[in-house]
Amino acid sequence: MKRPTIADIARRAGVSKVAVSYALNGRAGVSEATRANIMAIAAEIGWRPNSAARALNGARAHTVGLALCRPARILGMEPFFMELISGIEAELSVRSYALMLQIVPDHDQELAVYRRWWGEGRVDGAFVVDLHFDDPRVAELEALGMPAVVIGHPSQAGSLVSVWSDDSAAVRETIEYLAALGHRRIARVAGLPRLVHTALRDRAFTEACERLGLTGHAVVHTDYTGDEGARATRRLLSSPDRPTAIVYDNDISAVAGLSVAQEMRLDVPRDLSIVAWDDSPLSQVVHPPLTALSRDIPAYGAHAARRLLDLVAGERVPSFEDQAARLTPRGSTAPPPA
Amino acid sequence: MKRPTIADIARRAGVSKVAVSYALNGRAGVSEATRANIMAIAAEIGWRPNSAARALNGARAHTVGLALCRPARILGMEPFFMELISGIEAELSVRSYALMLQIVPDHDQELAVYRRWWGEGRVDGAFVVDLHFDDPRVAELEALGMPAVVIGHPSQAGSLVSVWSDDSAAVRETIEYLAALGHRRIARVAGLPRLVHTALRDRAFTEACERLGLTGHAVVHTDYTGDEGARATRRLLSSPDRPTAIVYDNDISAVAGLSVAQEMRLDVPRDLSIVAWDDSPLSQVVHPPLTALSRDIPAYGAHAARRLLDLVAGERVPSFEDQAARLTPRGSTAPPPA
DNA sequence: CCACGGTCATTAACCGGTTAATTCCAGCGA
DNA sequence: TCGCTGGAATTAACCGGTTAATGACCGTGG
Repeated sequence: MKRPTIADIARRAGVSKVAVSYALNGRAGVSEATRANIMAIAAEIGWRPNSAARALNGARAHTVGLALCRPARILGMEPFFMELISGIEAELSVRSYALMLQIVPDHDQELAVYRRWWGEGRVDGAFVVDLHFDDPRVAELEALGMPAVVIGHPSQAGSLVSVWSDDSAAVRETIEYLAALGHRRIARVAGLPRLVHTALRDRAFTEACERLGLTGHAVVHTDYTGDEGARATRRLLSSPDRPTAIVYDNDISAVAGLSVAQEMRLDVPRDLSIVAWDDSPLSQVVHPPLTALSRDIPAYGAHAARRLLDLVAGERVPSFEDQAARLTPRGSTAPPPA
Repeated sequence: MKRPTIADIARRAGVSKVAVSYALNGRAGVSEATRANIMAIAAEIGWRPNSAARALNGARAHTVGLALCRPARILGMEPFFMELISGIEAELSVRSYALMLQIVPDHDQELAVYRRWWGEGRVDGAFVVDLHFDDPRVAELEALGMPAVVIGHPSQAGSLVSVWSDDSAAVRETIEYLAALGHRRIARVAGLPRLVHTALRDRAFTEACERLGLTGHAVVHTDYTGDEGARATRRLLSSPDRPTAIVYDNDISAVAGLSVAQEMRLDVPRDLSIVAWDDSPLSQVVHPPLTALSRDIPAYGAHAARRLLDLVAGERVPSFEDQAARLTPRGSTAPPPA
């Protein structure tokens, strides 16, 4: 009941282990007749290469890692990561690479996991997500020498390769659209302030508002949950000069905001316009369907995976800028009330 | 820049490789002084055991696998899997196990992945989800001899260990609650009909309705997407004797159904009651918040992980019945219109 | 003083592959 | 007939650890 090894094949074929190794790897050094015979026996007894034995000879582990540092409850709600992972998978699977996944409580643990994976030879490289400012992970990973691809803005990625998209452009497009509709007071319900992409969006938002001469723009930070999105919305809508449009950093808080508006007897989009970041089935399913900033997240993940595999293969890989999110107008945006 | 090995440590400590191995594994055969010295050197040069070399000696891979066979777009919307995975992770991480994840297009590929992982010694065991009737995976996995835990009903799990919860009880509780409110015409918008749990819920639904003498119960199957959930709802609500309550198999279709009802100028819960399966932030965020069948999905995953690790450790493991989903009434259910 | 038992450490062999170096032998031309 | 070439196969060594078997050294009790 033991797994068959090349020694078993060698015995049955009446040749040496080495001949079997050459034959199975398509290398020169065996006659075609012997090769065919060996292949037939291998197939018959269901031989598989032992990946541990191969890895011992310096071969790649054929696995890359992803450590996610977010509470489980938030991960469950965010379609983003699941879509990202499925995109990564799609690219990995064509090259027969596997994905090692671990959810960690904090960045120290995350680094420990990367160090362990790399030190033990379990992965050939890894992804880094949710970059924040002065992120200690960047320097540590550079020191480790492990191939790594940052999924996020290159400005904080140090010498690591990054795959990113221009959020600022998407923010500008959104604000210009809302301004063109006639909105003057626009608010932004943002995500975690320490994340780089949140700060970049914040700045782009403020700059766009000021450039267009919009008064009273406000930014409220949340932790991406529906609860905090709802609270932020309630606060914004309770102020005397409440905004006529709110831009949310993810879909769950946008939906929560929509709910709050309706609970406060405001009609969307007549009294309040709503824009969600990251389109998802959820945005389209509520009533009215949400105007959203949509992007192809699985493709984003696939791009990152491709870069990482190239990096593992020893190629020089430049950072890659993916398409910016595109504004997809739906029923939740309209001119402000007169 | 190479990784340090025990040979390096042995050289620096002036002892043999074996002494180092014994020392680092806390085994007898070395003096405390030598052991301390070896440990210090190991820590200093940052030694990590090469997992491939250990695996070669019959040690465990310290990794378990999960192959998911669902389209990426559906996975992205379903909080279920992400929560399940985070629960699995929580249990794995305390025993320093990693999770190997792969998304596959069909069950043949899924089996191929399991066979490869097992044959190559990459995993010590695996989870099986989304069981369907006469599932070929069960027999194949039994034949493989790989430790496996089915996350789903034991009736179709063959000799494999299963972790499951009694969906029938939850269905009965729901129908009895709706009947007590006065509903006579209840419909069910179900998931994929070939999945075991869908069929079990279908049967429990039909039986409960008949036992309570409810007329005109209907079941419509969908693929869990919001689109199909909306279409099914539209169809149900357009029929002459339309239902006064609809029970959905997941939250995304329930939200879609809610949207359709509102678009058809029906008030929820006055004109129509809605119940969602699997509570999520989404259910609570819409307006009105949805009455839902909630369960602790991360705990469910953790239970499965614990069983799998016990199985890997060679213990005899019985199947485990987790808590059934509990009905959590919210604003989307009320007595039917008079 | 010798046999015995217990530490502490060593050598040898192994896990399942890969790779370099070597041997064997047939075929060929000079 | 000799020497050379090249294909086909072999042996030996190695990757980084583990385990079994063996040996050296110490103190102790008869």
